[in-house]
Amino acid sequence: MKVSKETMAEHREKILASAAQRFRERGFDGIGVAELMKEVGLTHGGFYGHFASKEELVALASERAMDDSRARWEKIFEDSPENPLGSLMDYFVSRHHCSLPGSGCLVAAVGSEVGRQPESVRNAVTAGLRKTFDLLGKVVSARTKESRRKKAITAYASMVGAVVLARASNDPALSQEILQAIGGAVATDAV
Amino acid sequence: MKVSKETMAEHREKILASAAQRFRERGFDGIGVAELMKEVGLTHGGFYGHFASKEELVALASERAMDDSRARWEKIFEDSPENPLGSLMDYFVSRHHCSLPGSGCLVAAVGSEVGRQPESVRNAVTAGLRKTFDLLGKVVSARTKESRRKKAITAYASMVGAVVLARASNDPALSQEILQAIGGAVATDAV
DNA sequence: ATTATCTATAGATCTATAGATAATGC
DNA sequence: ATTATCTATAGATCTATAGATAATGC
Repeated sequence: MKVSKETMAEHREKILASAAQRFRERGFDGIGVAELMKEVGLTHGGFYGHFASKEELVALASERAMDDSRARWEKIFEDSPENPLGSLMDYFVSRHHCSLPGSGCLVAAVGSEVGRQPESVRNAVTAGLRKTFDLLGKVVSARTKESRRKKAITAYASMVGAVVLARASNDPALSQEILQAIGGAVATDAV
Repeated sequence: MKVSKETMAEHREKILASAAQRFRERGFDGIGVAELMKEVGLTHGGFYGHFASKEELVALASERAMDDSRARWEKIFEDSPENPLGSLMDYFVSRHHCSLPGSGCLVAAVGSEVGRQPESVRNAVTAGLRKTFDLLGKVVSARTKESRRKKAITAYASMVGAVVLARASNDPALSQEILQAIGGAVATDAV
């Protein structure tokens, strides 16, 4: 039943990737260790050879999800250097993003649960927020460094709020109206 | 063990009020029927004489929480007719609100869980969102009805996003920076 | 020999129900 | 007589651990 070091590393990666997706889809308590391990073809007892606890997995999967999101943002910025923030908004504040929480922004997906998580999880998310603000601060347009940072934080908060509201609504027309309102606000530089 | 109709109605109100608070503090799955009933001095078996299921309680408690919040907003608007949106922002995007989720905005507290709830809960929250946008649309300043509605939605999304991010961060300085960024943005009419 | 995984289980939750109890309200 | 509440329990989760198994890697 033992596998090679290489295979074990692959197992660990699969658990992390599956967790990062499922936690965003269902919340941190929405999937258990047993079901996660079953998804990657292992039994739940083996989980504790990879991670000390579910809490550790939640922290590492949150970090992973936020790292992946930022990597995607950087590609969007590279692909449209003439309007990076607008292109990010188009991608972020969209029906497509709203319909696929498992591969989208962790904060939009489980943001309101984070404050109730253990410190290890909040540490990971707080570090991710910092990196997100730093990255966004490089692409927003404003005169001073301070105003760029303020604009980066405001833009991210608006985007996250818009996706949270659009996903909470079960009326597609209202959800669409919310997304378009925030999308329009950034187009006129009013965020 | 039976109580009067009046007392039973009081019990129902206490369960609802306690649920509306605890769900916002701990999430919809953060408190169970047994603990809720214990808090109001009853045993958990009696719960099902008041509500058909926990799902029904979640829907009714969500509606109650949003109704209470809007009532509070209306008082804020009445108290400062010269700058209603600014006064709401001062109240909403604050450390005080962030530290008391149990009596604050339901959407900021459990927003990212709503999309994963049963339709009855999403119906209640969607109706609450509509009423919130209608109320906010009356106090924001803009030329056309359409622009007022857009501004109402954008302002609410920004406020919710700011509180979600500030609560997710476990660094008080970063949380404060987030709140001030959104507060400053509305002061300059940039939200 | 070491160890990654599996099987089985402990102990703590959770929602919901059945039947008993005792106070209200006709 | 009706019924709001209580007691007890069913059945399904959940995290975590102990000990067995079998393949890796010295």
